[in-house]
Amino acid sequence: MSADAESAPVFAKPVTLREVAAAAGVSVATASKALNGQGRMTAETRERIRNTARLLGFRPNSLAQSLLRRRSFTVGLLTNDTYGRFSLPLMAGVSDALVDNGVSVFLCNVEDDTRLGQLHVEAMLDKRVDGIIATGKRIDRHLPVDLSHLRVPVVYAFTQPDSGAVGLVSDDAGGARLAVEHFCRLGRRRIAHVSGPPSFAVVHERAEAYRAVLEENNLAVTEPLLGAWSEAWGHEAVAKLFGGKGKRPDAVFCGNDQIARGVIDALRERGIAVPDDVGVIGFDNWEIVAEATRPPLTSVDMNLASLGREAGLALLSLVDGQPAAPGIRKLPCRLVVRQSCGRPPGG
Amino acid sequence: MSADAESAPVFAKPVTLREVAAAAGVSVATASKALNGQGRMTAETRERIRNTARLLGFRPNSLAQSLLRRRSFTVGLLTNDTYGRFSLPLMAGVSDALVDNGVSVFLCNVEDDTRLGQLHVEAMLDKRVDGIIATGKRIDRHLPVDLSHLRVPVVYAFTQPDSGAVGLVSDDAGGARLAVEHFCRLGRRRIAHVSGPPSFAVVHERAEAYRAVLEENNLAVTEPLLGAWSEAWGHEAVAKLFGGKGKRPDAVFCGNDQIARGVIDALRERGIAVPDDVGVIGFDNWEIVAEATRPPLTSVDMNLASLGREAGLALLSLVDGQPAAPGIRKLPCRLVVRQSCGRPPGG
DNA sequence: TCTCTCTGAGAAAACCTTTTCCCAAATCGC
DNA sequence: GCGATTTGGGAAAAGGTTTTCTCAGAGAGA
Repeated sequence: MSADAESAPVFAKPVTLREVAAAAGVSVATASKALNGQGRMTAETRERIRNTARLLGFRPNSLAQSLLRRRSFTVGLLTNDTYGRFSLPLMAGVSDALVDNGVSVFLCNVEDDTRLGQLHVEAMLDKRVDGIIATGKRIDRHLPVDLSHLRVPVVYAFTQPDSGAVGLVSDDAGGARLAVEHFCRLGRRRIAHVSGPPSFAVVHERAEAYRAVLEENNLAVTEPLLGAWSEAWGHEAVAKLFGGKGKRPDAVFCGNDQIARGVIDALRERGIAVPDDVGVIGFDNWEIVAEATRPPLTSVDMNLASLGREAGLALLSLVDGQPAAPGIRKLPCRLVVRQSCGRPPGG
Repeated sequence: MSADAESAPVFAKPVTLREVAAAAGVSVATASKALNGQGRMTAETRERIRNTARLLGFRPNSLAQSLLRRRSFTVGLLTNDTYGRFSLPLMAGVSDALVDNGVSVFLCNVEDDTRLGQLHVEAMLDKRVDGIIATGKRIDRHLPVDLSHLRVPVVYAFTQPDSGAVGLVSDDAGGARLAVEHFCRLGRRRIAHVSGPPSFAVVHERAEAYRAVLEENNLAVTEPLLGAWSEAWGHEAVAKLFGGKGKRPDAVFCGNDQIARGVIDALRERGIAVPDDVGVIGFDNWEIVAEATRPPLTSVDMNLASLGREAGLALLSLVDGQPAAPGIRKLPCRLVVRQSCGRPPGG
């Protein structure tokens, strides 16, 4: 009786090079060389071996290859961004850059737990990852685990790098400039800035750029309103900006899309039209929020997928032994224009 | 001159068992047995070897172990949920269940691209993953790649399983019951249902449960309103439900949190109080939306982390050769009560 | 003293592939 | 016809670990 169709599935053993060699009537050495285009043999022999391999469905065992080459074609992505709001687009970029090189990615969420972080890092090292990409949910914080003296190269993307390491982050100041300059071009004159908590470095970076652009355009600078990264704070900020008797803003540049969403909702409740009376621009370009906002939200995109791609490539060249310039490299943002900022005066 | 501090970092070669053995003055066989608690030797010898290993910072090469054991302590997580809304919580559960067994997870996003899917699957198989967990963004669709005849076990979580496979999904009907029954207990009598597109199986499953609960409670059943998974549709649905002259609902059970958010915003614009006039419950418990809603949204949580944990454990036992019952297993949802549904009459 | 049984530890095979070195036969130059 | 080179292909080591055998010596029983 052969295997019963009802029984637990039995998983076929993979075919090895030895079997291919035997089937083709050659040695494993010759078989290996035939498949890798190495060594010397008649075209006929090579072709015969290749056909046999194809017929048998031979696929080389990566484990054996890795053991020999001291290279596993595997990297680890370490993150503490549980919701994946930043790390997932980044991961997509990393994966995109690496998959064509046959490199797979271990994703490890370490929360903010040092023990968990160490556990994951050791597991990755034991599995002989070629390198590690560290990422997080904010640029100005370290992961809860020290990666500075590992046996493998590390690239930091969207998180604080250890000294002397390679770091890739978004150019937040540049992103803020994009937004504020866009308002200026649209003819807005009283541009306010509502952002997140002052404990975030990017808050100050963006605020600085905001001030700079206003001064360059000879516009009045109002003090940025710092609060939380939430819709609720957006509401609150509108109360402060539009509740008094002073001159009201005709544009609000927000520190993230949730604040922007709150701002827009609050403006609507006050009967203030967006974008006709007041233009609004957000940050992060979190599509699910930006597109659900009424009107759809113009927002600064940090190009996280590109950031991930660059991180992947940087790690790859580090793995290949090419020294990369240490230090932080900033990658440009882009402005995604939707309908919340208004059109040019003549448009 | 030794290595310059300024030069590119040179990465230390890991120490091997052979080196430990040499340092301890024993053979590799003895060293291996000492570290694994196998074989027979004096306690003194064992302790000496262990100390040497600790001193040298020896960690066994997983690649070599995997090659020998035919077990890589690695699994692949395949998904087409780019934004990770469903797959990330699931991944967290999977990882949580596996990390303590020393198993790492390859995350592969295949989008809806068959070629990419095959690429990832082949890479995983070449790397000798012990098994694969397939997940997606909806329960009633297959991933763009066929996993039914692989050499490794596959568990399907939150995606359509191939026939004869092990599948884990949320109990959507049960989740819907939780919501509607909660409304009934609160004394709501005219409960409407606004959900997503009819092309989704879960839409019908939940609608069926909704109808059943109403009938069990002798309440009038109004036809569910099916549309899109968006806030905009929530707005629109409110116009239909509250625009006419008929009896108006005193509760709305929504197919997801975005619809619920749209419903609540639209109700506010009409001056209808939530939860006093109308209670609202959402689905998915997407915290970032549910908590930003005013008032915070009561929602059905699909317990995706538990689902992931179960999937991880199921895969592990399959890998260990224990036959798991094929077919779809449904895991219960839970209701997360916030403030949008109101309190019990006496509360 | 002789055999028998433990005890402690090492040799070697196995996992699978790649690569270096080597060898026999064939070809070439003269 | 003889040495030198090329050609086609194989043997073996390497990568790091685990496990099964094997074996020398020590102690025990007779």
